[in-house]
Amino acid sequence: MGRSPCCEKAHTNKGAWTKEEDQRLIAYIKANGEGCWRSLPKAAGLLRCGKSCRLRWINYLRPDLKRGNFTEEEDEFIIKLHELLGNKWSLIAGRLPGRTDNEIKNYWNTHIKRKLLARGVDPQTHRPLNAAADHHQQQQLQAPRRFAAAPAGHHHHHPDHFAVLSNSPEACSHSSDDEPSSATPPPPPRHLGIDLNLSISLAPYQPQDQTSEPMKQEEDDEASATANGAGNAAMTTTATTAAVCLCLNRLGLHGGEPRPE
DNA sequence: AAGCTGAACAACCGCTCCTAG
DNA sequence: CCTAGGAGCGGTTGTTCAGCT
Repeated sequence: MGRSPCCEKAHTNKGAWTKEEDQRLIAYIKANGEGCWRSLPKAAGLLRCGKSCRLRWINYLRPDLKRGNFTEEEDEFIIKLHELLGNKWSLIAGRLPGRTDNEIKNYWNTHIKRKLLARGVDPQTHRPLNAAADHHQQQQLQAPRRFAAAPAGHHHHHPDHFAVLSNSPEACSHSSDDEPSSATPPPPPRHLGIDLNLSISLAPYQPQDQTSEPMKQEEDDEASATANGAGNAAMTTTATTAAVCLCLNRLGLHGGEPRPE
């Protein structure tokens, strides 16, 4: 549906933020809280789009941000989470206290992808490169372009779809043959249908009923869970997830700690 | 020393989801 | 129930910086 632009572009600044703008934004949020982003710029005396303010705050100005290099543990944790969740950067970020989705996304694209490739692992499927390549070819043959043509907004936000992605780690690693949940370069349009089927058939993989909705549940409360690692319980479904849980526990400790750097 | 290239990161854009009216 | 507005997400682009030739 048509909609009005989020801001009056003609009257908004773009590009890098100045210190003064940062100060204004920080001061305003400290005084008034995050509230309504759309009206915030005006209220704060900023010539910025609300979206831009939100992004700036969340990715850069928030006081609880960690910043600095990622630790080896975080690397591995991100890889695991990506295997489970795909390009759900916000969900991944939700499990890494002090990290933002944008930061993780960038880090993934610049470091981890390469790291995995060096290991001979396909960053998209988390499978050995050869296997991934084979599967890719098969996919190309079986499902040529139709998924690529999927609506740009395939956005895995869809609950059902998400449940599939997040619930069964295996669903990811298996169905991953048709490409996991990831979706960076080749449009994630991932073969939804195929994915669904596979994940369903893999259901047995989830040992306990709790697992039927593990991540999904997290999805809801993860935001709060992240900070304290509460999301752990929900993730203890498989060996893989168990490993993740351990990581999370450890990472949780980093939360308030100054990073070594 | 200068130019080039690639990596890293900040920010923007377009889309979907959620929800209030 | 429908519509519109706001928020959030993921992909992409633009800019800066460091290393190399």
